[in-house]
Amino acid sequence: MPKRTYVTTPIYYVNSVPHIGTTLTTVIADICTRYRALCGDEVAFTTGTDENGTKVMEAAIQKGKTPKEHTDEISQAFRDVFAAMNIQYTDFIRTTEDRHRVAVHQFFNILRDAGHVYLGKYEGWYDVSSETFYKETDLVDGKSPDGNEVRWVEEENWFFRLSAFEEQLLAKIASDPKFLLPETRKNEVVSFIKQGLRDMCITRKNPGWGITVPGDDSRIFYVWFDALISYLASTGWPGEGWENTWPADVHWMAKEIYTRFHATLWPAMLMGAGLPLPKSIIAHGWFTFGDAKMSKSKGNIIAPLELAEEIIAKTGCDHEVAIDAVRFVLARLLPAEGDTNFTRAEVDKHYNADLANDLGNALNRSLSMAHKFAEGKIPTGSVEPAMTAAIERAKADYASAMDVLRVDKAVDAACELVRFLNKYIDDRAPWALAKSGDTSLPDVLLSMLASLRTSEQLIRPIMPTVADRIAAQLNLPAQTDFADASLPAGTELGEPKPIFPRIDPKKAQELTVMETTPTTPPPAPVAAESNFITIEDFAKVQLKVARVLEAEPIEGSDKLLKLQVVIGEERRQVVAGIKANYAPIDLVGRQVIIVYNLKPAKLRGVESQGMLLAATDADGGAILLQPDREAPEGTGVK
RNA sequence: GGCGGCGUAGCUCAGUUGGUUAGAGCAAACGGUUCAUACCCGUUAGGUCGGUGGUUCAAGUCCACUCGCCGCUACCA
Repeated sequence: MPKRTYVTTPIYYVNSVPHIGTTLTTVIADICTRYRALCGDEVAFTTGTDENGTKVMEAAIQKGKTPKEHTDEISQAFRDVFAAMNIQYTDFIRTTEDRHRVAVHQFFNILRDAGHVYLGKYEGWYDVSSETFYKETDLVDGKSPDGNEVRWVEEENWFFRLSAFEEQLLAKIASDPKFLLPETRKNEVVSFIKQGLRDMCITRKNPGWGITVPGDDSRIFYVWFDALISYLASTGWPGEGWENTWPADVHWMAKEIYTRFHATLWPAMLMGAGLPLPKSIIAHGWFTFGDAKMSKSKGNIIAPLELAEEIIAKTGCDHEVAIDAVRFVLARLLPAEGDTNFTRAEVDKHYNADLANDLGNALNRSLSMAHKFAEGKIPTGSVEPAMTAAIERAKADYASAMDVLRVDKAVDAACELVRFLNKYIDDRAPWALAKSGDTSLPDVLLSMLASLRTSEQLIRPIMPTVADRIAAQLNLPAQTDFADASLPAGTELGEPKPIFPRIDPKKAQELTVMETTPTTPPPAPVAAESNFITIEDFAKVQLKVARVLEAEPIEGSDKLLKLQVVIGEERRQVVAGIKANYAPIDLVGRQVIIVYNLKPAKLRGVESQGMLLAATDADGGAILLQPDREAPEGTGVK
């Protein structure tokens, strides 16, 4: 049995439901898999959910559920979205499954027997919520860089000798240009490794939810250590038959989990275990929204299924087509190198231009002409050389793009052929040929149909349903591989029927208004109920009106200003991170709202005795709150 | 601070190893066409290719410096 082509997405962490980013990664991986299947490969495509770790347990408790109930629920939400997006994974692995635990244990045992792990003492600051250790110097104001609480821990833990693999990793990266993609990420990894790798602490004290270390229930594995092994566990390793699937051909992911984990830790783990390395590890960038990064806290997350609903509302297309359109836009806008701005306007633009005007219309007008000028049958004749050349070029461009995992470029190549077809039609003007009785008419019509048949092939991995619709309108069987693109003469063609109705500008307008107004808040947080505070809780916060007397920058700080404020009779010093948005001179004399009873803290060595209230703009900048009219300093605020 | 990248037409971006008039898509204007989902096709952009200075017969394309932005990574206050 030939080895299967094996594609993976990361297993997704179950702390929230899937958004456009997870959908992007998964759709892209799905497209790659479908492409390889059409090339004739046996394929395996694994996605799944990462369900271990303290955070998961805490989230479950907060919801009043068991971790099992909680993870079942969220994991199902991922499967639902993936099903809706027509993702054809062949395996969905959950890190709470037995097969995964077995693989993790076996992997650890191999590393231990080979001497690649050792028991050592860990001292440091530990951020429970991200399960990460920090050095003293990493801390910001006594908290983790992300602003989470940390606590000092001294634990005996297992360490993986990551430091021992520097040279092997660099050698592998240097010798195999397709191993780490894209190039810019590879460079980052190389410089990361060259700075020196530290051994990685791969266990934690057992908080009650995770995979325990073999023979030692007091510790569980660090989530990343176990999560990576899921790629292997999915193949059946260490049982029978895993060699049919492993090594993976492509690990797809977003950039934030690339350098430290997939491009460094994971290959080193495999080297340590004596297992083959994946062929390609590739990261894409992020979608940004306007100028802001898409994030839950900004409430600007676009949910893929909502996007499909919006397309339906704007166009009246049916559900499957809308899903395919979303897949198409995701692929077309794939942030291959950097980040890509992802807006509804961008989505609409590509829907109308590429799908409705170009592809949809080309199919429609071609079929219509075949009915008018060739009795609705595939004519007998031969494809004209110009069209043959265009088809061959499109196929070649498409294949070479897919081979280096540039799905966006492959989409370009497919669009290019459609544009050529439209131009060709105008050039050859079949309606004129029909009028004059020109004998080349059948060849021209056949060329048009051949082009569409190729388009059907090329878009199939991206828009499987649409490809089927095209085949149906041509009244030909859907293509099952890239070799088959036959056009049997005499075949009765189907009736032309628009697949992509154009976006109705009026409807789009109405929906766009929604976009600018504060959009729907992010999907109800998992623990919505328990996020409420009581009026008594709120009363604990004392807010007061203050006036700025002096303001000056703090030396060596990009963000901080030191302010002297007066609150009634009292004068206080407050440090505020508003330097980017406010010049000291503009602040003097201004009234502000401060949190009066906040515990003083030192920022950059400067004592801050309160906090200014400010909103955050799209760029993360500060927008100070100010009383609507002057109020005596010291006035309470509620 | 170190490493890397980016800055090209209104917008999104292409531009091979330096070589005739710097390209595509979208938007806009004008024209054409009628098979088609008011679609499609063609023409139109006078862009000092961030800035300055070099190398060269020749630079968007190499070098230096510089401004702005970003990524990774480190670290100081």
